[in-house]
Amino acid sequence: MNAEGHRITRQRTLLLELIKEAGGHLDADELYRRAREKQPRVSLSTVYRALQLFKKMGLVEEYHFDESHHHYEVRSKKEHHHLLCLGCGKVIEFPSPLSAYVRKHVPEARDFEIVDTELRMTGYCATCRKNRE
Amino acid sequence: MNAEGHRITRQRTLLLELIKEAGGHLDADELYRRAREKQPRVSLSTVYRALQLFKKMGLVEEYHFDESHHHYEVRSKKEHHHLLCLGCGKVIEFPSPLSAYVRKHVPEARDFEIVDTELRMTGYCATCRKNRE
DNA sequence: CTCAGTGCAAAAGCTTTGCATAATA
DNA sequence: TATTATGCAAAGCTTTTGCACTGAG
Repeated sequence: MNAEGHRITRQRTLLLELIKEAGGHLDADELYRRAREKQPRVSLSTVYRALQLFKKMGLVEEYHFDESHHHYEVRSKKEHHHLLCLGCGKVIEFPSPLSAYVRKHVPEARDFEIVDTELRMTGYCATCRKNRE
Repeated sequence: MNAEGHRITRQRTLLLELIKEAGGHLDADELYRRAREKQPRVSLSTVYRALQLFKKMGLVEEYHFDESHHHYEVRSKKEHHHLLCLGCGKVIEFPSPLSAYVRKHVPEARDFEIVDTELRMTGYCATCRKNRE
């Protein structure tokens, strides 16, 4: 038993493993595709339900990078943010104590109890910049 | 003629006016509702098509605050970011030269040509914090 | 044995698209 | 008048839900 009566199932074990192994950023559909390579009968609903559960349990974090998909990654202890390349879609993570910086420098944030901080920068990575020239 | 053969229509004029007047953040549906108060026959498609056009023309900016809707606001000249209250849904904007800060302090960002920077912090505003006690 | 989890199919949101009609330039 | 834009309805995508069956504890 995981906690509040949550059961450990073949599907959940596999999904969490795949998310961890991917390291980077997965959307539900990609996770579904990878899961079916190992367990051909898993359903998309199970993937979505598992992701919601993991999110609620604090095991993964959800991001809204582009307009249509959510992306998920294993929750890490240290604060980090994202660079998103418009050319190749690559996501680069970088650590930065931004929430502390904002808390210190932004008066509007003083009265706020901050739960989550997410910085996303979009642009072109070195490789894509070269290719565009 | 607006630019590349884009026509100025009653609908587009109204929509842009409403977005500017709202000042804050609108989603397509809210904009649609407001537009219909003035022009009862506008359609949702027109709203979506106009928003895409405005975005392409650089008149408005699109944000992905929550999981399901996009939000739009007039593009402003100065860099600003958002605090999003989980209690009441209020969006607070604040100016901050974060992209400069990141460019200076984050080595991963050095090789990146940054097009856009968006910081979103979620939490609870002063009012909601009081109400929760 | 019991209740939570799964698979399947159907539904639900938000957004986009096809097409004939209306309106701008 | 020549196109672009609109309205309507239908389709598209991602995500959610209902339900009977399966399986973990």
